[in-house]
Amino acid sequence: MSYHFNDIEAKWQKYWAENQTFKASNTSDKPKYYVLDMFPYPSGAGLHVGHPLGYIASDIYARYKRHKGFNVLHPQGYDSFGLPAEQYAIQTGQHPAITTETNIKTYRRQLDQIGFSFDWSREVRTSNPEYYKWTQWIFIQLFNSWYNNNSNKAENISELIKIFKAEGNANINAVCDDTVYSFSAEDWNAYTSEEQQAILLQYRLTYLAETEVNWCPALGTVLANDEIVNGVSERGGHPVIRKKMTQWSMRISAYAERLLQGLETIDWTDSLKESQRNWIGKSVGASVTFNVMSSEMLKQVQHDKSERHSELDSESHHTIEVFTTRPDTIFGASFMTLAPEHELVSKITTDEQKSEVEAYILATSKRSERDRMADVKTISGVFTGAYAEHPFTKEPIPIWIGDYVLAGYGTGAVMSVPCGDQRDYDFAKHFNIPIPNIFEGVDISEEAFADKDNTVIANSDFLNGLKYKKAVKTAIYELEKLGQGEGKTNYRLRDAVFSRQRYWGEPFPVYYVNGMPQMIEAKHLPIRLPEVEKYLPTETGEPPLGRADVWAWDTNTNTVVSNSLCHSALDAESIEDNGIYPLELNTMPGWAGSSWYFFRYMEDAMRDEAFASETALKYWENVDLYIGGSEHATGHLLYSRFWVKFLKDRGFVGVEEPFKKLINQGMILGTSAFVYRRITYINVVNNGLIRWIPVKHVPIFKSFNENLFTDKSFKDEQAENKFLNWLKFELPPLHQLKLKQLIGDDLLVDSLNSLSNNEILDFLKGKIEFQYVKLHADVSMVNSSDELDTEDFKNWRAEFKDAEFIAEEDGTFKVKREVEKMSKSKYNVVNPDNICEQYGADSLRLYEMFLGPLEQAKPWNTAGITGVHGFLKKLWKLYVGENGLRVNDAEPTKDNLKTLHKTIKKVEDDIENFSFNTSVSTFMIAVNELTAQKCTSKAILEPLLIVLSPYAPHITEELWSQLGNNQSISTAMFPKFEEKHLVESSKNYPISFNGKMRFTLELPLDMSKDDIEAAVMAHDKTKAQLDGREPKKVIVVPGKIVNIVG
RNA sequence: GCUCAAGUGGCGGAAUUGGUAGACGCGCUGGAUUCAAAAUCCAGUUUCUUCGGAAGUGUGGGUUCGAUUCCCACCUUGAGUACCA
Repeated sequence: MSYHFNDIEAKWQKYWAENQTFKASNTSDKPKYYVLDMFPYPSGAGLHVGHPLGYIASDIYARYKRHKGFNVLHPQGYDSFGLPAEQYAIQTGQHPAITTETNIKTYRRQLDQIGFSFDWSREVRTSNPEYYKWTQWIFIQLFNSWYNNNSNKAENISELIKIFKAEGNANINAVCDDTVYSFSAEDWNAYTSEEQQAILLQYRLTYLAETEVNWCPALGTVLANDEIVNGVSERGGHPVIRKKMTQWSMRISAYAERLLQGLETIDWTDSLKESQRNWIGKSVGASVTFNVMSSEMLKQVQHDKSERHSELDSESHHTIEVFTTRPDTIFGASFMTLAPEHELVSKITTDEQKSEVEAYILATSKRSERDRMADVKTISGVFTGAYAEHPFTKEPIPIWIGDYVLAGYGTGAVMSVPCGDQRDYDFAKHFNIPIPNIFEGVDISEEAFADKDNTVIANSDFLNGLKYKKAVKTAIYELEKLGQGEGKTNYRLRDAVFSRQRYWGEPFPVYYVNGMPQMIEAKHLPIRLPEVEKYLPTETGEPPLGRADVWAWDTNTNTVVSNSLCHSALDAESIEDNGIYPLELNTMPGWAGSSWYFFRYMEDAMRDEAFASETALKYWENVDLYIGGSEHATGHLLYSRFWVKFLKDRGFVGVEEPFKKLINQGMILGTSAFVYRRITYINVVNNGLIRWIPVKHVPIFKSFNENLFTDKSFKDEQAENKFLNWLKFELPPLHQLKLKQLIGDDLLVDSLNSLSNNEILDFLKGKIEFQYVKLHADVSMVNSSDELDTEDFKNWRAEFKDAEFIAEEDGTFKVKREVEKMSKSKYNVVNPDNICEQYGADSLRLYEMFLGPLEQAKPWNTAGITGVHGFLKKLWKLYVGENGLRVNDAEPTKDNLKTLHKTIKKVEDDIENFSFNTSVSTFMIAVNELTAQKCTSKAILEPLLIVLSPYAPHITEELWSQLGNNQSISTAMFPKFEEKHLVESSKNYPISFNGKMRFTLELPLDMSKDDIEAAVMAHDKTKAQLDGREPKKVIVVPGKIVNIVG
């Protein structure tokens, strides 16, 4: 009876599904534990071996926790809204829902064959109306909320309206738009409904605003900052431009401080917390207001400094607000710089400087964001001709514009302190602006001095002699006295744009009356995606939903009705308002559905009275362990935290953070195979130009070895002769048409035209050069010794059908191996289906864990799987012999018990520490030892199965049942570790000389220090090592080591 | 540039409080079995060596009886981030 893994695995997967073995209960005496994977986007390509890595780890942990007596929730689902299905729909007309359904089927089959212990009864799909109904509901709650800075939480907007009615907004301390102005209760009550709605939008946690967005013309949509990589779209690499659009935004900035503080309370890796901190980007400093000086003031300064007054001409009075983290260096400010886009630039620029400034603004606006970022070294800027007044010295300081100041950060203006900031320093040097030194005893002749800790301020009036912290405090105090500044904290975190011009996403539950957004009542949700003919934006540039015919809201019947009935579509002037209004055409972004799905899983019966019932939310609280990729560090993981904090504020959930512990699994890399193709060139000088002309002919590939040229071209007489012969015999007679096909260079062909065949060959002699270029070969065509199956390769692509191969001397054709990201385009993906078929799911699971530490990136090499597969066979043989089960009731030996208990201890520790790779080694050692001990004792072999079952659930379940158990092994309790089986009576002491181990010596553990020393000193090998020398010192650590110095 | 992580045999990696470096597996070498192959089993496998030993965890220094582990400087690689005032 051998190990038939295919049968065993199919049998138990069926059993688990039929018996709902892993269905979690929402009522239990056991403590709860919630293990979650980041749910996948079901892409058409299916899974490769890199995808299940995190799922295997979480599954091991979930199964382990069940053995440890926890009520475990381990669900799975699909993030099924997304761009690829939409792109596919645009190309083929296929409805994205159909593509998505097909892909999910494939995913499910692939996941099932790996034997995960998911509770599929709780599956969620973000694109299901029953699910996105609640995404829409959360959106409505955000719309109906504002952020009260006094209570430091989100509150119902109705409270705000009450206050407005009673006392206006004078006492409101809210997170809101910068543009709000103050009004009294009387004002408020006199406003029209539209005016009131417009004001409220400035306070709501989701709001409509004209925002500059990242518009991707190729994708026809707006992208979030984290969807852009190096200035191009993350998907497809298309260029992105800045564009103003009216968009829904999320006031995530209200939560900046809490998102930052909350990091202290959760168990995430430092690097992940660090990226969130960077993303939030808190900086503490001051906001300072500078007065722009009028020409009269300037004249006054020049005439008589002492009699100068700060009487400001109200007509031309402008102020510039800047943010600085170094208010202590304010006396070092020798100029100011505005971003070219700053609104004040046009107002303050003098006539003399106007043309120069305008030219500069035009030039920078033409440069893309990407160019600006790439080109950091070039210093550019223009003087506006205007001056600002220094708040303390009252001296005029010139105002410049420069593109090193970004419009999008802070106020888009800086006070430039060249002695303390390298960018200001470089700018000042470049334009010959003075660089006053305000640091005591610091040389600034070469570069700026930015160190805070060792700073003592000088040449700064009342700040002289003060250290950094004190100076900052004093400067802020003095600024406040002048009314020209205050302490301020700035965050990099921007409000998140929430609209997408796409079809395949959640529709907004929003319609518009007189241009103002209205929420549809929750009881009428979900608002389902309408049918459209095409999935592209409309000709007029509206989102795809603009193509829907039935996409208007009837407030009389509370249903979606035909657009043609819409009040605005009819002759609105002459017809009375009929209560039918246009619906929102944008859809929600990908992160909407994924920001709360972990709560939906908590619901056991998928009730519809709430996004999850109160009892379910109370029971499961939040995710205890979350495993997924680090690519979500600043997107999904930040937005989820934001939504959870919001839901907490409004009393819908009881937790402040969604994910208590988070682990990022590392990427599994592919081992790409490269073949080297020989390119033939004709190297001619024509009209004084050196021309490299690639010749088109049969592809030639060369086996890879160490001596292969790869970087530059080379001459090879033999190969050249071969090529010329080929030219002579394969293609006679040479004439222009043939030459053109072959060479494709008109100039050269023309010059050869008048020559005979032999003359052409003579001409080409000595001008033929070669170069090797590498290209990917599919890894499935390569064996474990890096040999390419050349027949497969020829059949791979039509262009290689007649390819020639230059093999090694032994006839093999080798490829070069390189480790890269696993991807379809690199032809290095390994499909788990094949692995499961050939080695089984248990082997796959063990091998993925065995590869290395979970969080580390590591290359996949299928050849290595034989190791763990051999282990499973060996395990099988330990339990099952030729004539059936060999397990009996034999009394376990001391060695048996020692092996078992050392394994229990190690595996337990490993799982708790997520060190899954080392447990696999431990299992191998245990089986090797028990096999050597010829162990047949059930008392040992039965508990061993439980310890192994989280890793290899199928084989252990089978053997468990063969041992006569009729309950699933997943219900068994983890065996208890007993220290007594590991207690030793003696120790094999390493004997070191000057720290180097030279030999070992077996001594009883209860031996005293002195006796150990005596025993070691008396040993022959000690005498040999010392070679007659007298040791200076002997260190004896009982139970550990002996070290002899001298 | 900044932040973080990491550097150990031919390869993946182990060494969990500073205490026997290279566990476990792959690959490779030799052997057994076989008509042969696969599979399986046994032995060996860091380097050098005068076969006694000696050196050795990116480089250089330090702390220590003792350092892959702690400290300092540097080099390399990977990831993230970027004119953030």
